[in-house]
Amino acid sequence: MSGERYHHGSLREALIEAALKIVEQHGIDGFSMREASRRAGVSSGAPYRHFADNDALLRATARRVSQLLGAAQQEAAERHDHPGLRLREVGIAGVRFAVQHPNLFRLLNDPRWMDREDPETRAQLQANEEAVQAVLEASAGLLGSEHDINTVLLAAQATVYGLARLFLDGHLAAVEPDEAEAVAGAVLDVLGTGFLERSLLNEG
Amino acid sequence: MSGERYHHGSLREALIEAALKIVEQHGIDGFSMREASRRAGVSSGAPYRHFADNDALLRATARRVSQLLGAAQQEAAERHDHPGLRLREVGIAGVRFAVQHPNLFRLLNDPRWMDREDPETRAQLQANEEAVQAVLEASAGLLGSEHDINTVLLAAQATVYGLARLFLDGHLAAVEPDEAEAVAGAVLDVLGTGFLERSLLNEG
DNA sequence: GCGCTATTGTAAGCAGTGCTTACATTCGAA
DNA sequence: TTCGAATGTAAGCACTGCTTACAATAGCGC
Repeated sequence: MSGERYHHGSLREALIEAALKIVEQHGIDGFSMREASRRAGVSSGAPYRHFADNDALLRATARRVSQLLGAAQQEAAERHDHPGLRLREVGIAGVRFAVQHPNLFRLLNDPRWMDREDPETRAQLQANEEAVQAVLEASAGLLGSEHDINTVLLAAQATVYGLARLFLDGHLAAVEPDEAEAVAGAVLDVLGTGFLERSLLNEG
Repeated sequence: MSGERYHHGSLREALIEAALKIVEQHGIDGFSMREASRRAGVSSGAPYRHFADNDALLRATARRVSQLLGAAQQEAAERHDHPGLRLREVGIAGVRFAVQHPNLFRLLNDPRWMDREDPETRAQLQANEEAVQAVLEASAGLLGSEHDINTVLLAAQATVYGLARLFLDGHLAAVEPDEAEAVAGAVLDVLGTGFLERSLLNEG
């Protein structure tokens, strides 16, 4: 390869790739524009032709991560036909991604870099949401009627997301990473049936 | 006041106070040792007599935040006698703290600065855990028997923590901050009774 | 009160960072 | 082929964390 040519050819893409690797390996704070430049074999001023600033590159990188997670969850959903199992599997896939790529997961879920105002990002998020909504409607027959459906969805989202973050934030030192998926399943089952004594529920 | 004297007198404490304010106002990334020095009215090298490095000061600050949250949750628990309501109130207090002090909450829950190896920190965390465990045992009569009690506790923890982080990470743009507590209550109620249709539960 | 020492502060300096500006090179369309 | 737009370089400013050499002070034994 003629690494000596003046124009890189696809610097923008190379920078995103570099950022992805730097963040995955050394965390978000380990990232620097100069290091990304170095890995792309380019001067420290060059990236600013493609990204307004440091944060712009990280935002583009976060969007890339969003695509990766979306694909993983899509694949997980397609492993089952039963709507209930689909929801469960999508949740578990989220936890799995978080445990396998903690730093990318952090990047993805930090509002600092996941710019929800950006139209492209919004479109992708909305597509994800609609997919979940569709599965939820398909499983309407399974749902109890005592709670608002949006509250139920939020509870499920909070539980999965909370479990993922509990792992990443070191709150679950006792649980091994490879147990994460099994734990996620068990926790989601609690959410399904509730934790209160059944006989108490039909009174008052 | 004689702000001109050579020795500050309580620089260590002043630095933690300064860090607390800086982080609360400008986020963790907005913090710098030099800025903390400036606020304490001291040269940029002085802090290193009290803290080995940047991270050491942030760790001390995180420990301070942990005390604040612990006190808030203690107070919340004491507002009720009924064990079930106590647990619910402690969870809601956590969400409230997260919404009111997002940056402090982030500091507190970032493993980078919340050093769980530190003996003092461990002691405090263990005390918290034991308090929760006691309340949980007091409410044993309320709990159903189909799930392991630790899994139930984890589910509750994940749900509350997940909800807090969903707020902080901008996933719940539709929900106003002052609705947070009500939402937290509703979500916890879902966890209590489960979201599945009741008639499905007693079959196979 | 006196003098000595450990403590706690200052000042200066190095390397790394984000970002800007002025300039150089190359690409591609007219 | 020419010439402007796109894309790169180099140098420099202000900021950061942290270290080192030095200065001032507080508090101790006497």
